[in-house]
Amino acid sequence: MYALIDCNNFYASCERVFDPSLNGKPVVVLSNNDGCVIARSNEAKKLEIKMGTPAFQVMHLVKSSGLKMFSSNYALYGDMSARVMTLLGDFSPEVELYSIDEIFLKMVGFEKFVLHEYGLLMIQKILRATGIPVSVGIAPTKALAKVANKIAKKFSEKTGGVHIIDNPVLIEKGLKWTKIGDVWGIGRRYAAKLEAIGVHNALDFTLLPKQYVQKEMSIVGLRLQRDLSGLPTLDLEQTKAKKNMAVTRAFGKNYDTYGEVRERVSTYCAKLAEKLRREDSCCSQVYLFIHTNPHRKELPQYSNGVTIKLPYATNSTITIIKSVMGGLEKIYRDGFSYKKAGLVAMDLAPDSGRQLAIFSNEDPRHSTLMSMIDRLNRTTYGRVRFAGQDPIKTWKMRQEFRSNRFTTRLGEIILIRC
DNA sequence: TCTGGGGTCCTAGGACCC
DNA sequence: TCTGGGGTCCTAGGACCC
Repeated sequence: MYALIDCNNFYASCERVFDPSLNGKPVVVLSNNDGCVIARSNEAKKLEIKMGTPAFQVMHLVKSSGLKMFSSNYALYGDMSARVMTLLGDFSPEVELYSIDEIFLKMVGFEKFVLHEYGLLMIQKILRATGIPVSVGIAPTKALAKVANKIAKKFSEKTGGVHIIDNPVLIEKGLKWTKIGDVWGIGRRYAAKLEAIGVHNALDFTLLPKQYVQKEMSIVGLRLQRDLSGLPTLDLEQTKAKKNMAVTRAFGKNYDTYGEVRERVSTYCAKLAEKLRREDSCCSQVYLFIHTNPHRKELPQYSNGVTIKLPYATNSTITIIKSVMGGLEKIYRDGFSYKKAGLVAMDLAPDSGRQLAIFSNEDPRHSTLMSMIDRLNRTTYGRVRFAGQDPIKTWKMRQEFRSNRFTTRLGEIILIRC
């Protein structure tokens, strides 16, 4: 059996832990730059606020419906996630951290356990230790555990937050209940395609001929189909080394000049290099893209990208900025209002096992310099910058509604007044 | 005015090798 | 006149996830 434990409305729940007055009120958390809604409490869902709604479109609900709005606070969410996952890891020897708010547990050798009670115990323990509410789905396969988890959450009054699918009758019931678009692994495109041929729920999908699924959805669809039918196919996955690492951001405003875009891209380079160093990694290629705002249909649109080969595998900000600037010159066009740029580091390799080139290699002084810069920036970010970065602006995100970083900054710890 | 960020996997087709 | 067979690697594009 597999268990999937998922934190309910995770980001919104994190905000509530440190401000219980938010309980019972509609809460939303916004994306970077306070752009759009990326998390909602149940009350916010009831207000029909959809995932991805632009923040300015829900602003009026603050007054009219008591909506509470938060900028995203990843320092808080990341730390809370680590606490929850560590505790849940104690419930099984084999786990897979699936996302910031979900974890799979493999339940082998638990035959003597009453799984429903075991699930309730998880919920109690996590709630008491962290204040985060979670739901538990248990089933013979991962895809079915996902289904079970949705049911546990949807009917929480009845299930107490735990649902177990452990026989063919419950499998069929669960599959029938799951709309095709809600199936794990079926996105918008496939959902539309499947609806068009009369496949409306997960059960319909399991009954499709294998050849059809293989042809239209490749081996991925086939595996999913088996797993949903109750034949264990998808197993826990090992955490593997990352293949890509990205820094992509929309700008706070539109930029019309090369100088402004160049400044942003330099700053993103510095961010990316720093991220590489933090993970003891380096890269030998970087993909750079820039584009205008696709939502502003009345403005001329432009979008382009370029892959830049670095002279050698590196994580030096100096080398990366120098190479990426060459790429930017190639794709930048005058006459457009730019809204977003991004960098993706590719061909990642561990810093220690770096492949040396024959003719040219990194100036050995870079690595010493970089670790010193990182040290200086650790306490006050932006203390040391590169010449291409704006000395004042550097890295300022719009974050009007951010809560305190209660668990990771001593200066922002919660205050209790008597 | 204002619309996110960071990832993964699979497949087909082209270039190239012997 | 007649032009093979088997393989690898890389990339772009399409799908998906949270």
